[in-house]
Amino acid sequence: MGDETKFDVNLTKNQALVMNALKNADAPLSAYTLLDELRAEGFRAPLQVYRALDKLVEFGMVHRLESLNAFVACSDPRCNDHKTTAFMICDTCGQVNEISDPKLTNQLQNLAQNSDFSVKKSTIELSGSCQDCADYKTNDVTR
Amino acid sequence: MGDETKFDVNLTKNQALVMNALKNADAPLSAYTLLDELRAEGFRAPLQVYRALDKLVEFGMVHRLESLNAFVACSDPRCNDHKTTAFMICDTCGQVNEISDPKLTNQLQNLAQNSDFSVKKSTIELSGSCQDCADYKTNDVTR
DNA sequence: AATATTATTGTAATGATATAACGTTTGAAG
DNA sequence: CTTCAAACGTTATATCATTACAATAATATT
Repeated sequence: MGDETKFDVNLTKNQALVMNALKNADAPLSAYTLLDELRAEGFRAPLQVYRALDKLVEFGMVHRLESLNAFVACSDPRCNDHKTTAFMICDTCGQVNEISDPKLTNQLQNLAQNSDFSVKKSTIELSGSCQDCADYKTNDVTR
Repeated sequence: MGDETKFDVNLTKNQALVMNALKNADAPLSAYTLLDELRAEGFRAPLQVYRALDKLVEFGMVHRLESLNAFVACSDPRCNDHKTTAFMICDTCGQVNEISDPKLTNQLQNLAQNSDFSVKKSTIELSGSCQDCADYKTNDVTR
């Protein structure tokens, strides 16, 4: 079984089902996509998904991407240590790269202080193209 | 009339109505709030608002705040010059402070390059408390 | 073990945000 | 004036999220 249960220990059945669906996905999933995927396991209503997601986000195991209205499993085991997380979202393939950078955190903190603003939560989402998708387009593959 | 018409020149009637509503607001407005406010001017359907908003965003005169599903008039006349715009959104009073910082732009650009990612659009939204609202809470006003 | 307490779940209904599809009107270019 | 593209009006529908309430399961207290 390996590390499969490492994070699941304190999760309820519904939370674990949602968490596994997100871990197995290779792009962010919407709540309703999760619902459809989990109907086979007995899910019947959106709220079952939203409640599980609320908890998983609270636990720091899942991130909500505001610009997509979708959710993605946290890829950084020490995510909670970081103040600011940036996401690079490829418009083409949907893959998300999660980055925590102390310099970025500091810079944002400075900007906020200069504006007499106290930050509680930050949303940093860059959309564009990953290298693979850029290469694919450049090569002009037509088949 | 002053500078009132400076931006309105090329706008259609609906675009101008939406633009003025946003300029007169002291916080971001949702599309449906705009619709309700503009019923007096003849608006009947969400699409009238969304179409105007699409154009205004395209023109760089309005920003969409992803974390609020709401829209705000651009406060920086040279907004289009800037690659990255950060928004500080006060949870309490709703006011938004728009900031463009070259250092932040550079930092994000560097992060992206290190990840072989090409940025097309950035979403940077900090939520928290502005100074006024923090002061108000600290003074513990109870009346 | 029995009871109280709290968290989680199931379900239905509804609210909030956004777009598709279609036909009509308007306004600028030839 | 005709042509063409952009903007508009309207209806319907898709998508995202929460409220409200009852039932159940898990945990703690006696």
